Amino acid sequence: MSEDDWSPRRRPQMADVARLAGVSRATVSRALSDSPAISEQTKQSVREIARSLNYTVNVGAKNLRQGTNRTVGFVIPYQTSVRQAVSDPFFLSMLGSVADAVTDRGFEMLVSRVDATAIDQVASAFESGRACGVILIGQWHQHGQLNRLARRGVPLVVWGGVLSRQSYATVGGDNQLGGYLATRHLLQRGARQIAFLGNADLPEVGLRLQGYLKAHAECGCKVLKRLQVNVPFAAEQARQAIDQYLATRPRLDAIFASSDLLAMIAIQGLGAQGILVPQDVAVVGYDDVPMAASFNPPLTTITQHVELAGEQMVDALLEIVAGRKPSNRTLPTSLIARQSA
Amino acid sequence: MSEDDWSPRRRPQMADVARLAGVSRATVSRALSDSPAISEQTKQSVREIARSLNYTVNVGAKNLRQGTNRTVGFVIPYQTSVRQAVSDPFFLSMLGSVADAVTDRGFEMLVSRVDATAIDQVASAFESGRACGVILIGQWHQHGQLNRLARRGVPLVVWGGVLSRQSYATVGGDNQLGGYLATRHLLQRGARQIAFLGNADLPEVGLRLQGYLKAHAECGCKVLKRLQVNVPFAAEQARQAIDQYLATRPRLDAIFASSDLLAMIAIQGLGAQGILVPQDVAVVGYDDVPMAASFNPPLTTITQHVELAGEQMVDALLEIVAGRKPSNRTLPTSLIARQSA
DNA sequence: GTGAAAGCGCTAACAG
DNA sequence: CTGTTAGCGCTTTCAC
Repeated sequence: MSEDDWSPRRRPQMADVARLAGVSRATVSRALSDSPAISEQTKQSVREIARSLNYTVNVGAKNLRQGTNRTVGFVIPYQTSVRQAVSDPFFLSMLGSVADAVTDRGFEMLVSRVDATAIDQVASAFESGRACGVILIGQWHQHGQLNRLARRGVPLVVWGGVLSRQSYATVGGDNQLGGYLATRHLLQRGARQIAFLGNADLPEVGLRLQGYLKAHAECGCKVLKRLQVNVPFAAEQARQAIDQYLATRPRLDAIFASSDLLAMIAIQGLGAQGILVPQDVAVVGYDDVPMAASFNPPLTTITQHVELAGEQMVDALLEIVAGRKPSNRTLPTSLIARQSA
Repeated sequence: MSEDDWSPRRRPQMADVARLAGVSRATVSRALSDSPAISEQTKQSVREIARSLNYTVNVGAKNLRQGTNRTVGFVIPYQTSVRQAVSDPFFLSMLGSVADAVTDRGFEMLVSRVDATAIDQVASAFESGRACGVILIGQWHQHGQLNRLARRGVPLVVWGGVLSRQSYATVGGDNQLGGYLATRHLLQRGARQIAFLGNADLPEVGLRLQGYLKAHAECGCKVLKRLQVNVPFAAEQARQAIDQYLATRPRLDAIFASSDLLAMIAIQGLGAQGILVPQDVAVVGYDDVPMAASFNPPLTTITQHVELAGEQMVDALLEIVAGRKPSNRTLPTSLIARQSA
């Protein structure tokens, strides 16, 4: 074969297989979908010819004909301002988990990036018929808009906290419990000045903060306003916000960060000031990202059961697609004690 | 609207818009694709009605009719043995980068997970007409198979090292240069016993090892076989292999890890033995993943220019799809000195 | 400027 | 058991 052979070889189609097999297209179709109405012999020969041509049924045409759609949309938010590659590792392990679950169920996954401010675009994968529904990671302050989409008939599953009056399905950990466990762990270790890092406007983070407050209340410990630090999720901005906060040399003996990414950034910032973790300041993260165990020191954190998450989200979505009512699912949440606290 | 309103509202189609607008489907089609043959007035009214119905052209049907396909396949490898969520953050930032590039060019991205041993499946997204071509991250020892796919007519772009006699396009950094820069940096700092961590059977890693050797040769330093450690890419296995190696308390004053993930695992392992980085052992990683800067200590590493990578891979793919010959592209490669070395 | 009609690649009645 | 036929939702000649 010549090295320059880049002829636009037409892809084979069912008619080609039919011709070579000496049968009709209908027979090929049936043979390839293993219909019981076809003789073993015919099936064999059709399959063989299909193989030899590297023929695979055109999924687009099939979907069109059947009116079905075995593709799940997965939306990655971005902020126009930051236009940077997705950086939160938790987010990306979710993507992997959903990809697995989708594959297991014989579906495909269409990934699209959507400007967080143009949230209507989330629906476009569905409305243009490319996906049978959409999975979204994180609520981005947009509860109202998401509700509107769902009401409009877009099958929608969101990873995040359960809010009241939702028309879409939510899958998520028990964020309040997670916040509570993390904080209690720190309190039990004797910490009394525990900083909370995160953006409490996000439903998930807000719930974690509630857990933080609850744990304090339970042990009768005072909560200090100055220790609640508003930190965005995105890596670069987070680093700025945290460095800025630490530069004020706040008095604290522990940190509860609302994501592992934030915890890691904080630990690094503390290290730069010569403050040791966990000796001087104990730190608990959230998510248990793959790298948490490899961090230095290994991160004490709250697990999110990523594997399970993908399955639950996909199942929730397929349920909606099948016409059932969106149902929320809560995943188990627990603390993993490593060395950072 | 009732809370239980989950009627399977039929998605609107062009005929609905046409009826409401009092025109034919052909006119709607032309109006929505902004054909010059349609009067402004008609366009306005058609667009308005489409909006009000949340109507979007069915992309599947459109593709079928036009014989086009604006979807790029992106393949995530996995090993049946490990069936774990993707964990290398570098890999995942590549996904984000490709997603961006694809979106910018008006394409979509279909993500699928494929068993690394069933590499033929890589082609399926293309052969079933769902994608116009496929992007693959990493060569997985499968050079021959990839070549066969490309020869078979599958537009294929692979992130990795350039090998001789390729029928597919490769995009990648200059791995040998990267290995050279990393090693030279360590040698210049006075290190003489530099361990190399990675699986040199992979083309990319092999090239980095060559750079490592070249740097040694250049300064007339001896290369010690015992310092070349075979470590797999996947997080869990890597951790085992590295811990096992460090348990032998090897004499070394520096480590060149062939990925940041490996570097982080190694630093953590060293820390567990009370060995300080960079004081006792200097460490250089590879990739410059988002977290490298937040690690403790911040990682000295080789950049991979992820943003650029996505664009180059997509462009290379679209070139092939357009019928041109696959062309390889090499990205700039440089060392980022932080604190780990 | 707009409509009628054909057909993209496939599947599912309906016949035989 | 297999073939014929119609049509999924759309675009595009070709007419008017």
